[in-house]
Amino acid sequence: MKRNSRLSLALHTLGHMAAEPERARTSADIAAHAGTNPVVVRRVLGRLRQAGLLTSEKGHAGGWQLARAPQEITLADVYLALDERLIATDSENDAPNCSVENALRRRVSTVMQDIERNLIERLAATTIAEVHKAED
Amino acid sequence: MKRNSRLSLALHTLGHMAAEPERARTSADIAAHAGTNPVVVRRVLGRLRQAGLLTSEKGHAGGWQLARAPQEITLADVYLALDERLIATDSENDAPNCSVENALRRRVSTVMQDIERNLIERLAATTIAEVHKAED
DNA sequence: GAGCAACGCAACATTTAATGTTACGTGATA
DNA sequence: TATCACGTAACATTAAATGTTGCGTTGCTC
Repeated sequence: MKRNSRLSLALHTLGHMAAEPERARTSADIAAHAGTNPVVVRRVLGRLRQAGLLTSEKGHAGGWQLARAPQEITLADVYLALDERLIATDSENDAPNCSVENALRRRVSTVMQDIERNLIERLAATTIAEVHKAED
Repeated sequence: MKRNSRLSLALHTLGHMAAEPERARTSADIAAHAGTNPVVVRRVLGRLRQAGLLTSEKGHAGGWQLARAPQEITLADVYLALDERLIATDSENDAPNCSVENALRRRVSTVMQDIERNLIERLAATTIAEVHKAED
């Protein structure tokens, strides 16, 4: 599997689930489809469960299912659930004694926060129900 | 030095250069100030030289200097020179046979391209001449 | 309740990209 | 000509993500 693929894996899986919401899927099935490992799938989907997007059941007929209607899960929900950010929050040296460094951080982080907000707004405009449809 | 710090290193260095454009700085000086290694500095600044933002001179009084006035170098110039992008261009499997995957790529990459364009516009609004000033 | 299927999770291994380091060549200048 | 600084290649180190193994827990089915 390729790098930083948690978002890809999550969206891909939810996209398929949106097509057949009633069907429960095991992490082994999902892993086989995505070309990865069941434990990795549980790790990623576990975050979506914590965020209330998925449910998981143990036992014989267990597996993963959407926790609500696919029309009510947006790409932004998934993005936020995985807690990925465009930039690191940069909390190492809160007050570097270099004025250039300070000025740069202020300006750049302002821009990045705006951009991230913009990204989330854009992602919120698409639900996973729209993703499994072939038409654009 | 911390990770993915090429942009930080580049902006920081150019910010200082903007304050004293006439002064040439050696990679050793810059590395000491930034807490990293001279070779790393040359690697990063070498990209800025290729992009026409810096000049470097060998020999006794050699070192690095801005290739043009600091008012004419924007943060976007630096960002683009380093060839960093928000997302990988994802050119592995150009046509995956999974329709969900295809639909996702179309939508997500459209959004990301817009966001990236937006980011570059925002960065282009600030020059490195504005960064070394203490006032906001 | 025995057995099995599935998740939950911890511990460790592997991979990969970035960064750091060493070494040596080249050009410029005192 | 001795020295300083960049240019670059080769290799080492680090850190984050991903992959793997093992085992416990839960719930179903027989």
